[in-house]
Amino acid sequence: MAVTIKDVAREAGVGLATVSRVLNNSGPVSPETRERVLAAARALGYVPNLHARSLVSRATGTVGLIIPDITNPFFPAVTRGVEDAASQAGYTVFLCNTDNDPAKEETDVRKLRERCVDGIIFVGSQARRKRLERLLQDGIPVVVTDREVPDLDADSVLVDNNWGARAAVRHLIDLGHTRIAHAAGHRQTPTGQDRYAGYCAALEEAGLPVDESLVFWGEFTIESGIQAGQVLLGRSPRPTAVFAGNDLIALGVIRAAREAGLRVPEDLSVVGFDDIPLAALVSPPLTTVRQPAYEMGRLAMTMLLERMSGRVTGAGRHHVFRPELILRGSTRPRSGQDLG
Amino acid sequence: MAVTIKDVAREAGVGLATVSRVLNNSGPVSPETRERVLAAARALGYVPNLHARSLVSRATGTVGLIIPDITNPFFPAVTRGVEDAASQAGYTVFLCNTDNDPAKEETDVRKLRERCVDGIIFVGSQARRKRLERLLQDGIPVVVTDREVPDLDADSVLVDNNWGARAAVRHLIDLGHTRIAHAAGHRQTPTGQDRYAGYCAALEEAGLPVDESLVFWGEFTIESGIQAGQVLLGRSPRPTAVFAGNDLIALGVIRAAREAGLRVPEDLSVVGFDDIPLAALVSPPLTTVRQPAYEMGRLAMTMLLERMSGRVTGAGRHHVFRPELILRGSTRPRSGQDLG
DNA sequence: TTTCTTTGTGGAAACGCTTCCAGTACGTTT
DNA sequence: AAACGTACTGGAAGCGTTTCCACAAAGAAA
Repeated sequence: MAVTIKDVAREAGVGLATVSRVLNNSGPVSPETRERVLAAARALGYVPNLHARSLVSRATGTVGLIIPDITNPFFPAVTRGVEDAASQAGYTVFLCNTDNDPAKEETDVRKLRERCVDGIIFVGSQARRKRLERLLQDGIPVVVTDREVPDLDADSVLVDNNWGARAAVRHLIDLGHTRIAHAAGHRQTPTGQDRYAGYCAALEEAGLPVDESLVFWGEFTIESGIQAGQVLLGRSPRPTAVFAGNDLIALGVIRAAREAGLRVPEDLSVVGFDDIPLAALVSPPLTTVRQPAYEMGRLAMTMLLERMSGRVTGAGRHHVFRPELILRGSTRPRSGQDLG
Repeated sequence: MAVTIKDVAREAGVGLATVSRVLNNSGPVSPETRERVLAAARALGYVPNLHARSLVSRATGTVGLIIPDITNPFFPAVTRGVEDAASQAGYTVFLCNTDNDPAKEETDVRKLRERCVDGIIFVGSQARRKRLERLLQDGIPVVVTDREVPDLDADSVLVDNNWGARAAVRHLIDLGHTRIAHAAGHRQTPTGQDRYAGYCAALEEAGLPVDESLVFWGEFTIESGIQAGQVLLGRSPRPTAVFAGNDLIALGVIRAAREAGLRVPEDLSVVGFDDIPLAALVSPPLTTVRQPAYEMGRLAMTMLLERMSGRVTGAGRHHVFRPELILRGSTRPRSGQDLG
């Protein structure tokens, strides 16, 4: 069937070991033998079988990327960052979508193990600590990205969500808003929790009360944002600003506001989180907190490469990116008529 | 290091073959032996090594997905469709981004071969016919998706770009527009070419001339759309409508129009292509031609599964989706003042 | 009782590769 | 002249599986 090293050896009239030496530049080979082997390999269209190789070398040139959903506009950039760094180093990446489903996370990790990945980049919702710990124990490095996994001694690439949320809410406060709602994301995720905590912190720092009726927990989706908008804008007195758990939620809130006859930003200021590519393109362009998605992916893969190469050992290293508040058109100072 | 079948055999006090039989449900095993083996496997945390297995079974449960760029909002949905179908069937997918670079396409195909994928879904720019033909010859099925590869006898999942473009332009003509520009995509891609052809066909059917000065060839990106807008809106007499090669280009054109002081759709109607998730969310919401991205990915993977299972053999099967014109707010009838 | 199935089991070969080990044929040193 | 590297080469073991084959035990048929 497929062309093997044996075929090449026969074609070139040499032994198996010699072919291997030529192909891997290991050990000495005379120039003319080398040329003969190379010619034979070319003529036969030989492609090495990495599975066979990995069986002896214990490395597959393969990593796994586990994310909730590639369809969420935050993740393509992360994925691209991972893939670029991986590809450059000769690695290939398995993509897994979990939809934040712990069971799917479980089976994905297992599938990746069976396929002998050299490492895993994990963006998970719930804490799958047990499974990941097993990986680490077995010498398969893991880099946790975007979402913390508590009590796991793995490398991590995170964003200071608390800081970002605080900056966003502080911005709204600076604009004169006092009734600021929070259209939060998933309650079970560290991401959702940290942003909520930052929201509370900013309010408290400004001496404003935290009104739980102005907090809506949902998902990180547009649909959830619409729902949040409907609920939150129904509160009385109506909030004049909303801090959304991410950009999709913000877009949903804006849509709900429109349907309720409210203008953004005239009647309602909205801040998002992520700075997805199209945040700048919607109307009004979204004021938001930028996460360096591409860089996060790239760094995560870089850290993973360092672990896999064995250059880095020991306790988990943690990199925390500082997000950046991007001012655009969806926020403005509170107008007088909103009072009361 | 890792737990192998041999460890399980020793732990359970049976032979290797018996363990294999239990794990694969092949051949007869007594109930109590089976239980003993299962218990041993569980106790040791045994995970099978698919590489070793594939060496003898010649199947890896692995496929490759080659796309231009996951960061282009059309592809996440395709990818998700592929992944869902794959994952459901127990497969895992390698993701490769090529940036439409033939050299990268080449090395990606090679990498996937080395990793012994059971099949490949290919979305490529240029025709990499040779390489793909080799794959097919060697019994590795390929499904070409979204973009045709001429003269290749592989399964394909396509969209009738010509029809979609014609529908879009016909819509503009029905609205009374006569000077209709085309902000085209990549000239080397079948996609770009087919949409251009559809644009021409619609004009000709309506008895309108095709004015090459109203056609701008670029890339499928926002930046290219901005550039196209700047050029096309500088023509005199100014076009009153633009058919864009895809949604990103359309967004770029709209942005350029705004910067030139034009309102959309009052002064300029714009139609896109793809119906990316946020097309409905920008302002004005984009009139566009919808491609069923998710379904395309899913179908491509389904067809690939059929080939890999050997259930389907013979000549390439081709599925062509009929796109759908989605009317939204970026188009409207030509107003009087635009005349002349 | 003997022979034949059937059921359960283990050994060993094979998958494609790397790597260790043992060679051969040289030219260099003593 | 003998002894010793040194450059090159091939055989064979082993990586973790599956699968073919042989074999033992036991019940069914002769």
